Amino acid sequence: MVKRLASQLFVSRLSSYTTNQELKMLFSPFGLVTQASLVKDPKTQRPKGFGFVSFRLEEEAQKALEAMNGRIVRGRLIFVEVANTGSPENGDSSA
DNA sequence: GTTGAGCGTT
Repeated sequence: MVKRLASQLFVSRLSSYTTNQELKMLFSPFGLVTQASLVKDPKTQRPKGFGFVSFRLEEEAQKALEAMNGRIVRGRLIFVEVANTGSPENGDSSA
């Protein structure tokens, strides 16, 4: 098993006018963004204001995390965190 | 011009 940190980031408190492309544009200079997804309500189609950004390198993801966490995007403060889905944030080798 | 608090969808 390859020890893989969460290369996927959970971005919240985004402004409703921010798009997936916007996210990718914001996270691209911090690393190679392989995927950017904006989550919205499946019923009302209304933007939930949070999304996910996948990096190709976990170290880039963490760098972008601390770089963009608590940053101002489109005039609103956003939060960035490691995603909870799919990637086991298992950085623990046997100590 | 839609905020809050949150972990989606190919």
